[in-house]
Amino acid sequence: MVTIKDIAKAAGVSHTTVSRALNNSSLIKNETKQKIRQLAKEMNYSPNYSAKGLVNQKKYLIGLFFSSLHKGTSSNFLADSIAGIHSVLDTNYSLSVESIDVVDLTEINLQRYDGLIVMSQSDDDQPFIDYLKEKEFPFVVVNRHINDPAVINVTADDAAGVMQAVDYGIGCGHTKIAYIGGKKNFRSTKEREKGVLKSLKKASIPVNLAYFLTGDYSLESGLQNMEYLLSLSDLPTLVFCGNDDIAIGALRAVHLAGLRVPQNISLIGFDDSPVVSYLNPPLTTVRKPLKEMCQEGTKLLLDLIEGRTIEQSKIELSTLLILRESINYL
Amino acid sequence: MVTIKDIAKAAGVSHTTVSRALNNSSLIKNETKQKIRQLAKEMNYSPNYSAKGLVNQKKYLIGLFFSSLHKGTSSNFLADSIAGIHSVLDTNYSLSVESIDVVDLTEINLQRYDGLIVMSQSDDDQPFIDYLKEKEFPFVVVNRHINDPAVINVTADDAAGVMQAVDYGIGCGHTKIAYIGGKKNFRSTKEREKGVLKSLKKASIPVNLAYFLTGDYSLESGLQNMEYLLSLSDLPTLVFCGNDDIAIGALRAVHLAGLRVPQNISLIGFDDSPVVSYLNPPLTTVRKPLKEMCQEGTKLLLDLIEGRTIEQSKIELSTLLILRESINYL
DNA sequence: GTGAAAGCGCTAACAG
DNA sequence: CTGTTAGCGCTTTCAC
Repeated sequence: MVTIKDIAKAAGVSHTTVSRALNNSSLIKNETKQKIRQLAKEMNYSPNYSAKGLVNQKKYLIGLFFSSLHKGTSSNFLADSIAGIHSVLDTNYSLSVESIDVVDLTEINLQRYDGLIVMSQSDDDQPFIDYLKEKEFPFVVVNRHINDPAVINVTADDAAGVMQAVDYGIGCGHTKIAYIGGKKNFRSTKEREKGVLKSLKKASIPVNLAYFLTGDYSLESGLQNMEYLLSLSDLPTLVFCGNDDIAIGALRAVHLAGLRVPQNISLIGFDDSPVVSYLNPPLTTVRKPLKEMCQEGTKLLLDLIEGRTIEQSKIELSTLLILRESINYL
Repeated sequence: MVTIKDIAKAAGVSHTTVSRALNNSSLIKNETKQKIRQLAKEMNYSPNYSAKGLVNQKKYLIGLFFSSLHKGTSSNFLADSIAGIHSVLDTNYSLSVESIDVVDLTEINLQRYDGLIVMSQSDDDQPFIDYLKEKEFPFVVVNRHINDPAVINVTADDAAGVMQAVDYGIGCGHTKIAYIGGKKNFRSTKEREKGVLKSLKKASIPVNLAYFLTGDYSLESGLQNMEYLLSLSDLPTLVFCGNDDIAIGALRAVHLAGLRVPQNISLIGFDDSPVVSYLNPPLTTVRKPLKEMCQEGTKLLLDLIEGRTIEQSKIELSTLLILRESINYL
């Protein structure tokens, strides 16, 4: 492997000069810099990050920690997050992907990372977040709302997005509106439920608690909860699903019951995963700007790591209602 | 940060002894080891991987390089791969996820990794693979078949899986069989097409070239190609789709045409992504053991990195036909 | 502007 | 069995 010493020898300067030239130090003559840079390129030099890291106290590694990577997370969530982060991460950093569900927090090698992006989907992640905070480790939390003002947090306005969607449904004449939520302890479940409730209240529609169900964001839970709803004597006409997977499961249940969407029952999803525009019928859903959220989160983390001042520690991005064909006009 | 020197001081030994104890050297008395390990735990020691890496010439970082991460890859492909790799990766290593589509190969910092897992989906990745080989960099290629015997390669027997599926279709009485492939230059496209062809030949069914289409593994390409097939005067009765996304798009096209699966036309997918068992109808598909493939690949890479002898450089895992409800019995 | 020397935390001869 | 010493590749005082 070619090191700065090799370059130094070739250039007839000291390795210190090479280091400075490569790091664009103002101490070095421009001419010298050019020569050394040129040489480094020719010799195919690439820095040893272990050595750099050892002296700079840096790891050049960012960790992306995911709630329950191995279960319950819709997979394009992951892909979108990674794509978003990479799009703003400078080349000095690598991105390491891990799952949060670790039994013993002290097992986690924080040492390996300069900072963490926590993609949080559940209150279960709170101990992890508390741990990071206690250790004063640089991190940002993306997706889930964290009340603590000290925690840098990028979220989407789920409740507003849901409200907008349900408002639209109500505008189409729906009043018997059901909600199939995600996991009980996922913050997003409550957020989205709140959105439905607010919308109902605004339109002075009485809430029917039998219509408010809790699933676990899985396809199967959508199927089962919808089967339950369909077993009711008084059917809802519109079902807001906590995420697209639930909606897909619900759609399946409707078909199994010999009914049709939206003719017999209307459906709204959440996330806008790629597949739902190809469903039969294409699903009306709320798009969450996950990629953008990760980009903002990464920028903030980089600011934090590199000691820049953070002007704004809470960012909330807007969702977007995507109208397709799963809502009936009554 | 607590270092081995701190532990040494606390234990009243030299830092060398601490290093050896922590690395379980046989040179150290068991009693001493115990004491030092205990102390390290109490003091919350965790090694500095930059320092370790600097002296050991290791990076403690494995790279997962993906074909076109930002386009065209079904997203649970990524999630399954990461889960598979983590399940066998020992805790000393982090996993960094990157995309292969880099313009200039020399831009890639191979230096940062001990080895690479290349999740290859396209012949376009070949230059990258050639580059790694030329650099004698440790890597394994997962998913795509590489003829070079020197390249460690874990694949699935796509052609056999497809054959099994098409054989089943033929057994149900189908003879007018179409194929919608993936991207033209993706090896898997050819592999799967070969499977269809072989199956047809075995049953002495003449091939109708008008039925052999090429898409790009996207939902949209499934929709469009199926629309084309449906415009034919002589419709196929069974369509084998190169992956599940194509099948989902095709299913949409069938519905749009006012037809039904499987009553009017039968469909087979490939991948067994989570969503397809909740489609209407649930999709018959070929499951590719992606997670297992990644596990095997990771094990081999670790063997390579740690200098163990590789007894078998080519591993091919079997696919599994998942029968659901998208094939009609004629 | 540039170089010599020290040191980051760790491992590996070498000595005892 | 344990300690002393040197050195991995790099950055950073401190001199010149």
